[in-house]
Amino acid sequence: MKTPKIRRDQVIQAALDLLDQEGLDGLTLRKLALALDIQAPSLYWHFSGKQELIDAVADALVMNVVLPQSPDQPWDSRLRQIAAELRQALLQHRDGARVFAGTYVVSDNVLRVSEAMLEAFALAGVDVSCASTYSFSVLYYILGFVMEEQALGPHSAFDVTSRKTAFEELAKRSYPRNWAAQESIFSTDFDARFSTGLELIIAGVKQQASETARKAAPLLNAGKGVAGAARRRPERRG
Amino acid sequence: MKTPKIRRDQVIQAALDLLDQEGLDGLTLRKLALALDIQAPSLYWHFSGKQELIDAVADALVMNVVLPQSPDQPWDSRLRQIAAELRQALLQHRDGARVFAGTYVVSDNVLRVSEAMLEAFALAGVDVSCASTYSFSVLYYILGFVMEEQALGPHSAFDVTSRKTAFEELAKRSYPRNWAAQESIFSTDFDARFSTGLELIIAGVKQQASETARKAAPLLNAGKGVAGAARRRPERRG
DNA sequence: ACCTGAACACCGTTCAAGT
DNA sequence: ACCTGAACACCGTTCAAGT
Repeated sequence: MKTPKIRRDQVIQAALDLLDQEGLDGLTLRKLALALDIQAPSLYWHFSGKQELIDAVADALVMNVVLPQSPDQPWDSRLRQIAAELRQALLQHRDGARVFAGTYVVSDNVLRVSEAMLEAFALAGVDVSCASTYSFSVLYYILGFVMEEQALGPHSAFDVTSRKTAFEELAKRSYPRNWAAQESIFSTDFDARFSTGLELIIAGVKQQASETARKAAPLLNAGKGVAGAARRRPERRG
Repeated sequence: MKTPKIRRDQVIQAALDLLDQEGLDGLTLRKLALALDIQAPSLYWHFSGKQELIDAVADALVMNVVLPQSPDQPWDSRLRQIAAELRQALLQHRDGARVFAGTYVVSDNVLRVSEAMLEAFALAGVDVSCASTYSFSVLYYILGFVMEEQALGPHSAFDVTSRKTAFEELAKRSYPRNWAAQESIFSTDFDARFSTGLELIIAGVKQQASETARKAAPLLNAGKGVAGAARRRPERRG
């Protein structure tokens, strides 16, 4: 045929629409084909299978993240912005985090986000090896957080109320600290919670970076009574 | 009938076996029934549906985690142990992390782990509100990490090699920091990587806790020239 | 109380065939 | 080059019926 009925990007857009309407479990090749006014097997011309389609959708989710490369902000400010953008991008579509978490896409969009994170960590003074691990940590945090945020959201797959009562019964009886933390655990102020967890990571980077720097230049500080060294307990590992 | 053919825990055990053999995608009610020598609909007598079955499997995964309550170890040592136990438990069965991440079970086994984490953070001096957020952060990290560890493991669902070459092409051309970090990104020394990320969180807790303590007792430190305060840049938020 | 048989309403995927 | 029609081999779930 001279004029193809659909193009690849049209399929992806339709998939995003369908995702918003039906959720990930409702994102079906048959329904997708129906929305595009074609037959299900036709999709195999554009994608090798459902997984490749999902991968493309996941890639599309982070299409607009970190587009204008951060200016000369400090590294922690950069990281906060990247994290916020990534979270917002995942929140933009129903089950966004679940979609992204299930894929390990290697694409421009994904690597651009990764690159921005690595850059931020480099500015913080952490070496490449740690930086990559830290990037994954941040990514895991965001994905886990938004997955829960969306699981408890308007399209929740399970009965939140019944789960809460189950928690109350168990916690009240046997788990005092869970009981005491109940309010924070079921807090729906996701912005605040997201920030708290992210600041934890940022604080960790700050300390790890300063420790690394101290070890890298021992002659500068040796015997000078470095600030904070006195009240630091001896480390015990393993 | 007087003698039931199967009990609930036998179903769960069979499900774990099937999970190891076939993975999460192969964990099917029909196959499970076949392994138990019953018909698929019979499972609905013991479970309300597949999700409840998966929830029970997820619960079983962490059955033996944090059983002997930690002795008088310092909080960071406790956290390291909990994290290591949790990771090992998830690694014990194929797709363990994926199974657990998909569920939000409220059970004794899950709350016991949560309780141990909250306890560790309390010992570190963080308040309950932060402690719950931190617990989730740690959990997200572990789940994300092990999911990737298992995704790249012996039963990998995708072709790792082809993904690596795709990464190389992209990174070499346009993403220098990813290119430089390639070795660490594809490192299979998961023990070391897991530790690095966990220490990041622990370092964060240490700093956040010390900052909170400082703010909680400002009269003690006011005007005394607190160590490190001089070279700390003014904070800028939001 | 516990299990079966048959059926329903779906899936993803393959493949020869159309245009 | 792009799409269809028909079919295959599965799914989770329901439900009346058996014992």
